[in-house]
Amino acid sequence: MIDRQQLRRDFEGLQAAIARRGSEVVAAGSAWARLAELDARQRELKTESESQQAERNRASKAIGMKRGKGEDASAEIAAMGEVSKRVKELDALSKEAEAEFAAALLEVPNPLHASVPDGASEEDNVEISVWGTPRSDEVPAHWDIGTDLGILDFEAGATLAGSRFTVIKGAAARLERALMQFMLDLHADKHGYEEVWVPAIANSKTMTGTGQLPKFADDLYKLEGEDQYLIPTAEVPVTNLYQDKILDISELPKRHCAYTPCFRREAGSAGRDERGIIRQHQFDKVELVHITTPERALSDLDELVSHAQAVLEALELPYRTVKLCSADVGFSSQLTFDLEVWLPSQNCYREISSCSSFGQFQGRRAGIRYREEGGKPQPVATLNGSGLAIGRTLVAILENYWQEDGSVRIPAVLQPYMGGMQVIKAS
RNA sequence: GGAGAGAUGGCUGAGUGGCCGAAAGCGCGCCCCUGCUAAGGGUGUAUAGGCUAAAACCUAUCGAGGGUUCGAAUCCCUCUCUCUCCGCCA
Repeated sequence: MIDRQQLRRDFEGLQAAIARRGSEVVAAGSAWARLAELDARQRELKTESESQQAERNRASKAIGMKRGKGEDASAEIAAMGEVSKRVKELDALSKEAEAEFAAALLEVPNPLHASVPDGASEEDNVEISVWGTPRSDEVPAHWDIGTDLGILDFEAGATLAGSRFTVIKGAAARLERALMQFMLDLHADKHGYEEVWVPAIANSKTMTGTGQLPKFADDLYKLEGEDQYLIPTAEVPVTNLYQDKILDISELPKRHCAYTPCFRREAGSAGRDERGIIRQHQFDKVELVHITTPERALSDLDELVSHAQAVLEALELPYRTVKLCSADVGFSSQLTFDLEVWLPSQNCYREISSCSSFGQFQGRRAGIRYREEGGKPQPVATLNGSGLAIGRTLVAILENYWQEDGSVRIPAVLQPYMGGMQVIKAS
């Protein structure tokens, strides 16, 4: 969420940064367009309400003192009835205005960082670097490789749950587990992250803290009759570990890695990636989360990206790094780099990690603050990135390590996690 | 699921209707004294908002939301969470 003081100080500047996402974001009637007026109205009502409350407090105190001395205060008490009534009315109005403003504020996206390139769609994302050499021979799609090897069972997934669910079997199931362990070990042991294990369910406050709510409720699975949702990413519970906390600056930066399952309704993506396991309602992911200071946000983002890249490099999977353009940066993010892995069957790079800096946007929403020596608390900066999405990593391995005889080699770094297995062959 | 207890500032913990934003202690900051190995004295120390050049000041916050009252940390209702016991359960 944006800074309320800044809203008053630099309305034009903020508007320009937000409008880069698309003119509809600041169009007439949008939350942004209503914000300044709601802010002014709220303060006006609040000021009026507060002056009445001050009046009431003064009079009450006087009554108390008279009573204390044993004097009669019935005249003052009678006069107070009217004031109290007004206080209640004004307070109700003020609270209503406050709620309206707060609701609008939550709908406004993060202003983009100046370095985000302009663009109209993901086509305009900018390639930053390329690593590895993509194989150029004909490779079957991972769903065929997996089916032939008997390690991916799409029918079983559909039977058990529905479309976009898959049963992973045998060596692939173990590979899923191996990837999880390998990634966590890498980040915890080599990159200095503290591993956490968190709930895969979060309440609405937590979902609001990182920006999934209120705008993107349609993308989430909600538990019936509960104020709870299945998490779409570990970002939600891990970042919110510190919600409403004031951290000492000496505790920053905090860096956590976490494995969680992720659940997404994929509303609006009907028809996209229907086949295979690239776009599932449930998938596994190892996530990296940084809680840091605003000054460090951008340099920390570079580090975070390098940590995600390290996974792909260790697995020897060709990939490229792109900087998302203004049209593609997510609601809560100010700046995002995607890592895209090479999928030979599709002859293109596909997203496997998304690393973002949120600036103080989430820190403000979630009430995560830090205090400098002698200073006032201020919102932390948050970052996160996939390190990596495990299902898609599995896809990348199946395709990039596929061999003419239909078997799939196991990347060297994973073999210890696979009980020494080197190749997945049809049984 | 049943029964009971509880939720107060960074922490511990007082406070059952009015000079209580809240005693005391701990911790921490600053100052002083002292100097012989760790102690004494003083003082300050919540968050948010409003108004300010800045203060002063004003308002709110004692788990959350409602209510009673001239006035609520304190009384009433609802909810959430924590703890203990019982039941059930991986």
